[in-house]
Amino acid sequence: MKLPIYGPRLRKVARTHFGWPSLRPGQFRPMRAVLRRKDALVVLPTGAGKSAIYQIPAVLLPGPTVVVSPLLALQQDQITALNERNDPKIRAVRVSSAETAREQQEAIAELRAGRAEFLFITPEQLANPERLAEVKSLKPGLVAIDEAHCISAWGPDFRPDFLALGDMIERLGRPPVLALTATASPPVREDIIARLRLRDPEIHVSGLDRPNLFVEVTHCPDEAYRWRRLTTLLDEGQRPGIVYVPTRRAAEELAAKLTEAGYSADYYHGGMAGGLREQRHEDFTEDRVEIMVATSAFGMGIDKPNIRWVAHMALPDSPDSYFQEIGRAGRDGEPGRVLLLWRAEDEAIQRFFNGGGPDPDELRGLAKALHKGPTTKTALQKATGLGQRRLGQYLALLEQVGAVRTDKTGKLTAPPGAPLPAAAVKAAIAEHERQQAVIKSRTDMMRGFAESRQCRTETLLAYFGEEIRRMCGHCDNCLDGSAEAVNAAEPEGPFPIHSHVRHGEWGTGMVMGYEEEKMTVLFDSVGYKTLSVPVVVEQQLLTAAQL
DNA sequence: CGTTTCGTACCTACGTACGAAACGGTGCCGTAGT
Repeated sequence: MKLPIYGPRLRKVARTHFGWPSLRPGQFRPMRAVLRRKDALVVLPTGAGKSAIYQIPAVLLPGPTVVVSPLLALQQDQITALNERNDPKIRAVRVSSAETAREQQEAIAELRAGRAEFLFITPEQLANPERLAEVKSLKPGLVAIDEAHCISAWGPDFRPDFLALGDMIERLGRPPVLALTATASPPVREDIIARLRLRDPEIHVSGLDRPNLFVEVTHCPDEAYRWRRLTTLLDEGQRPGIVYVPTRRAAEELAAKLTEAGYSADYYHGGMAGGLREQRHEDFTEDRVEIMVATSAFGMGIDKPNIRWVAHMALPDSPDSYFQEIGRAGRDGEPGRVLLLWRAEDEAIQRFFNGGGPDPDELRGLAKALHKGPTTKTALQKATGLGQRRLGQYLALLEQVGAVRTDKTGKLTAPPGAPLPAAAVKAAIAEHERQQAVIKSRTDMMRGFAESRQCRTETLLAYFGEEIRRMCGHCDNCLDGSAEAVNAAEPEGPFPIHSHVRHGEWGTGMVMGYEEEKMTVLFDSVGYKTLSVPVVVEQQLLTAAQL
């Protein structure tokens, strides 16, 4: 069999249709996977040309490309960029709540006639069976899932339709799937693969170390100290930058305080009116505002190359979020600073956000209602009196334990062989507890990162399952020598990094790294755990495990 | 879970002390009402 040579064809498409003179190393291999119609998961920093990985092969593959993307604003930017080329081969259209019924029909017609290649859509749209049938009839040749970490981050309790994407893709006729994200730690990768039901995917991870970023962490005993450290950073005069705060109110108050102190600052959060959000975003990208104080809402879609620093005024919920947020600094390759100002109290709000457990009675009511035959979410909401959000969360849990399924018509029903309500409730609560354990382990790792005296990059990359050969030299601990001291004192661990181990209570896991007398293991059932190496050795807590 | 805010008790009728209660992120979508 003669293997096709893709390189020249890909480069030609890049040049003629997109006007890109060359391709970057991290882009080429995943593109090849897509052309061979293999599923792939690509973890590549924003700004490294992630979109090109689906856009270029899309031109070469038959059929339109469905791009599932979480935010309408993000979709709009990408559509604008594609349509600026004025090339029918790469024309993009969208179907969303922002289009009228007539515009939606026109978009579908363009795709059907081959006058457009890309359909941008949200999971919520695809959750509508009629919409899904319509998209299926277009015979898409590729499905790209942009910002795929949202499946893991938002699916379980915020936007449950993300969890059904695997199912939806199968109903679309199961074209090859390409999942793209800038950050995904090993458990998040596994979650993406499982939820999307990727088939033997190629996994491409690159560019996690960001040598131009100086990483610094400071413990703050009180708010006054935190403020002083922030203004010290600001007084160094680098512009522009982002300050992340945990709440909307903090965003507004800090922006006001900074303005009063004479800085050019404004705020951004999800509670603002749509138009104002757009305005603020633009003010920042066009350098009319130098300092943006924001909640995590200010994130995806910010592709500004010259952000010089990112400061955190609280511990983020996980290293995943932290990495994503600091990654916005220094995209142009010029030096950037990232500063985490943390207090132990910061963890409280994360615990609150992680929310309470499911109510067994409510769950049981829902499980019972599902046994009464196929129904819709709206009907279930009426029958059980549950809010939309809580209902979605419960359904996701019940789905996870096989107590509910979406049938061909898009209705929800207990599948044949589904557990009875009592058993389903028990299993769902257990599943929720497992998820909570993983979430908590991430918060613990974030705290561990903040407290660590080891090289920051080494610690972060270990979390993401990567090793660096030597200390990074661009973090506070490397600079003041504490990383070196820790490194020299570091004992050889009893199990190799990345090897599989088994724990009596927690089951199987993977060794992520060693730090001083402690080791970090990522367990399948409980997430990240830090263990004392002497105790592990003495009490034989771990054994080597085969996969 | 911790912080902030509010109300009440106390009784140097102003201000403090204390306890209860409220608040806290991320965004699709469709529909009601101007």
